[in-house]
Amino acid sequence: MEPKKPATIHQVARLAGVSHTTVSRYLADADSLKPKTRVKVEFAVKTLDYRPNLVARSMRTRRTNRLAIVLASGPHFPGRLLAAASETAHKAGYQVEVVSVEGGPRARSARIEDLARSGQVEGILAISPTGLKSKRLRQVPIVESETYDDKLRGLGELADASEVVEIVEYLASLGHRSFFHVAGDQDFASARNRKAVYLEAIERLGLRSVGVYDGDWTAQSGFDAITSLAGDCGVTAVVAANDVVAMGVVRGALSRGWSVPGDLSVFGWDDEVMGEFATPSLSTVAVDREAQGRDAILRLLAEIRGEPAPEPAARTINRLIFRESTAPPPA
Amino acid sequence: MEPKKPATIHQVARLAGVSHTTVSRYLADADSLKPKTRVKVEFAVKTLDYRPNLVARSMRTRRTNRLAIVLASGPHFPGRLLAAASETAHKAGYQVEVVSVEGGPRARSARIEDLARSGQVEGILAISPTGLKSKRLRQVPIVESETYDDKLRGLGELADASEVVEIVEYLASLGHRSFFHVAGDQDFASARNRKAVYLEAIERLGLRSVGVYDGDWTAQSGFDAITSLAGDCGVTAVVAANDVVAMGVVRGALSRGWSVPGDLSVFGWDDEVMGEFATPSLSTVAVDREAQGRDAILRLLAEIRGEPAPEPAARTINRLIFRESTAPPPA
DNA sequence: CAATAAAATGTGATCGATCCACTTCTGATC
DNA sequence: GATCAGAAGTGGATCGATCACATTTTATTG
Repeated sequence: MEPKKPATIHQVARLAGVSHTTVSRYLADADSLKPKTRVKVEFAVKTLDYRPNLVARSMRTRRTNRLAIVLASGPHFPGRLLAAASETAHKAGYQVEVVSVEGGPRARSARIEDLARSGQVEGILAISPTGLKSKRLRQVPIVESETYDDKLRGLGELADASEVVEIVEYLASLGHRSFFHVAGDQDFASARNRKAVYLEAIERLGLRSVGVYDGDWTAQSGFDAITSLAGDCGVTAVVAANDVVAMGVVRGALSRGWSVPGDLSVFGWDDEVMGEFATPSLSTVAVDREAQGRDAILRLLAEIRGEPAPEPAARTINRLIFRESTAPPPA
Repeated sequence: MEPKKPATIHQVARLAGVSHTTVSRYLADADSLKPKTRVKVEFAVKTLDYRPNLVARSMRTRRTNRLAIVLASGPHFPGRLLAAASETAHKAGYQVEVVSVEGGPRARSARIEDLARSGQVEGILAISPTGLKSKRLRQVPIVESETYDDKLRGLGELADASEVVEIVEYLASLGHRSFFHVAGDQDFASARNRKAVYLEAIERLGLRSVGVYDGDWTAQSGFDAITSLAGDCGVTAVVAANDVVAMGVVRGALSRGWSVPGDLSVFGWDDEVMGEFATPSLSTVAVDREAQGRDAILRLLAEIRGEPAPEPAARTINRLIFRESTAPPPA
């Protein structure tokens, strides 16, 4: 085992019998070299196991090749999205710094601002509300994964909640007339949108909403929501903010003696594995988190390069999945 | 909006009327300055909103202040652990690069090796099996979160599975005699350990195991495991690798007409929220993932500094939680 | 108050790459 | 063989910090 220091560009140049500039050129664009020189340099690079010192490079070029992904610590950790985002970034030659931020919106936007100022990252992807108005701070572009997609598609703010309409329509087609919505944390655009679309759909279809419960994405909030309802409110269908909440709703319903889906239908969101195997299995919306992560990063990279926003490669299709937790209302 | 370039140490020095070295000293240890100079420098730093260029610093000091956390893409994303780890690292002045690796053990260890050689990170935390023998590569310490804890405590390899004994004992105390284990992916030490401890406990307590199913941490594997059993095998208690698997086991049992816990008791692991609200709610093992993440990083930092391994601050206590999915066996 | 040690500050080299402005070499073309 | 373009070399500046060492200022002491 040899602790020997990594080779520098000069050592490579010496071994190859060329100047360090040529090696630098080789690094930038190997094809610009004469074949004979290229072979020499290649050989030297291999022999010395040379790897350019990225720190030195960054110093000179003022490019760090690093992105930051900011996420809020909270009940749902966006693992799939994060993994896909990080992989996409790596493929594009970027490294990914993950920053998990505790605390409220204030702390979050302060941390993001700090990150932008640090000069350490070329772009920031926020998987959580940022509380920032501008999408660029000190030259550093910021993409908020939650909201960009809709604006991009030109579908307006509410696009990502459009499935709520399908859910309500589906439930109505089963015969449901009295609905209830357990919303997610209203700091999140997605939660606000779903709530708005829910109300709008109910209104438009001439249905009845017994109310909206402002939850926080937790199962407990789902449980509390359903158990707080009056016994005679007549609700037969619940649109939950996500599967975890839906699970709480189901449990709460059972605890008051309501069967699911016999007395109450429950619709979730996210297609979580445990929801699929739960009893009753949850009707839900399958979301392509990987595509979201990929697209968010691609969008950020475009932003960095000053290119126009790319069309999402795989247009995210949120598919409704119908399972045991939804059925016609009781007669 | 001014795109103006960030201030350098020289500009600060000039404004403060001192040399750049003095400013550098101020950065390193403000107290080593004469109060009067310190005030001058302080003022200049504030006025120019100066932030040291970390790239330049790294270049000179040859320290990057960066750690890498490697995780395998797979069915369970270690979100809580990752968040806690990343936060702990930040508090210690380190930045965290998250690398999510696709592919098998081979690809994984290759990627880790690459990372170590890159000189970009000072240490690596692997939240997944590495397939590496040495715990140090090219001077870069590597901590495998999965296994270090046990060795550290001097409790042997199997410590993290010790709760399996408690589970089996508890189930036995309820009257169970015929057990079944659905194991996790055997690439993981934790899965191997739980399996080994399960077998050992069954043996020692004079109980009967109708078999072990080598699963892969997924709900489907739990479902398959239980539905693949012979109808007359007589099993009454299942120890599942984790809650997701347990969920699959429960569902599979119901699908064959076995009630849980009436005919079959099922024990999970991880205390996932959805398991708490499922019907039946899952008996499980509450694991302090945050503490694991923290401890792993602290251990890595000690390794980097060449200090002895720290005693885990909050000794991880894995607490058994008894819920509806376990009960005495049928009479 | 001069001598001297200690503390504070300044000077210039250094890390390893890229970039720049030239000059020199090579080989194809007319 | 003169011309010319592209490839390669030369030598050094540059990025913005830290650090080893030299020098100045301050405090201490007889």
